[in-house]
Amino acid sequence: MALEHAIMISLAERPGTGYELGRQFATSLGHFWPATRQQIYRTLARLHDDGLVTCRDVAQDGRPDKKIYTLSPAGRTALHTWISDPSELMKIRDDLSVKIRGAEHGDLDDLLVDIGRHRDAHEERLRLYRSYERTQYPEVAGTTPGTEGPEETEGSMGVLTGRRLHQHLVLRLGIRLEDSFVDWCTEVRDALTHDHREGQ
Amino acid sequence: MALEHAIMISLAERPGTGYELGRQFATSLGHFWPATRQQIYRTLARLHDDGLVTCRDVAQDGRPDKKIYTLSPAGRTALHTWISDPSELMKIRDDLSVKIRGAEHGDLDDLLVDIGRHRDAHEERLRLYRSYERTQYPEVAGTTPGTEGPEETEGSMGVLTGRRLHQHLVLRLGIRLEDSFVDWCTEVRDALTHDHREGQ
DNA sequence: CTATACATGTAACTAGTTACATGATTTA
DNA sequence: TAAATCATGTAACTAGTTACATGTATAG
Repeated sequence: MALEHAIMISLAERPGTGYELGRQFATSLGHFWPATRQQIYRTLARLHDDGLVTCRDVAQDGRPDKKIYTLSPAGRTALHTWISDPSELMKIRDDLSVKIRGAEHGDLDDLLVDIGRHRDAHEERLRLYRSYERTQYPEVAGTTPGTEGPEETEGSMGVLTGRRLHQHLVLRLGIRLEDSFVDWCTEVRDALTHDHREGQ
Repeated sequence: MALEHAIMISLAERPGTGYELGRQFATSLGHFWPATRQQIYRTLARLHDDGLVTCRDVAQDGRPDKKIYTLSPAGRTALHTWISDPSELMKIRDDLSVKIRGAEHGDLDDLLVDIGRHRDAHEERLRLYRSYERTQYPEVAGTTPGTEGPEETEGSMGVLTGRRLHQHLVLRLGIRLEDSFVDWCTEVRDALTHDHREGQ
């Protein structure tokens, strides 16, 4: 299970509250492991019970009290072990493909609208990820292997190191997957509209 | 929720038992919406409670009795409605990217082994999907838009229609995503080994 | 004066996973 | 004789979602 480890990674780099983790998740790692605040609070409580994080209560004036969590030595060990252990393959769970598989049992025009919605949303995410790449990793601008051009360009090799390299590599997955999805939506839309016109 | 609808789609095309659905899921739709047999049995029971499927008990000699489920008219309506309604965006949930994000807190050599495992597994899936495409949709052989060559080739347009077109389009997503994932694993491996060598 | 940010939580629910039980038939 | 196929199910558990509750401070 990756949620607890995603939290541990975050806390390993800097202690923080559940609320802060929730905000971070919404932008960075949350794209690859979505989690609500409730899930984070609950998981933090469990990690605390298990002694993998320590917790310090901080009273604030005006604002509600907060709990600052820190990764414990046991947590560091657990994280290390988890990274060495084999992990599960990514599972695809996609409503839209189920729908398309069952297109004959529904309304094609409505389905095409939905496909358009998905395409737009994934295009926007792709734009977002590319903007992250441009602004947060300007030193790799233009050198990343993409869907166009020859396969073996330089990528982030040698330009980035350590944590920033790792963050960038994860972002690269997002870009690749969103790009594929957008292309697929286009393929589906074209094929279905074509089939629709022929079938009149 | 797509599992109940995936089941309904299957039953809309031919009645069957939970066991048969489980077998089908393992090969076709299950790649895009994994489900265990237990989940399928439970969901069938709920669909039956809700009147969306009907059930006929069939005694067999030698083999255990079985329950053949059929989609009811109410089920057909529900399926139609679901296809018209907007659906959720695909959520990525990937252990490996979390691990890579936290690479600095673990052992790089072990991580590289795991990345290799993932790469091999996704490569095998990709080969499987491509073999499905070749054998089950020979009429589109060589015309599908892929990751190489110009974007706008013919694809399955005009060659396939109806259910087979829909099945093929879903397979196309599988091919695109697995292909992206394999490329990404390669990018990650190269970047991390390069960084590793430099950092000695 | 309304909405958002800050900050944590309980409760109820749905979905997904894992383990176990039963028991005949066919295949290696 | 061991394993796989057929066929269904209970039970317990983990993970994820949604709704609600509380209450101040600040920005528009």
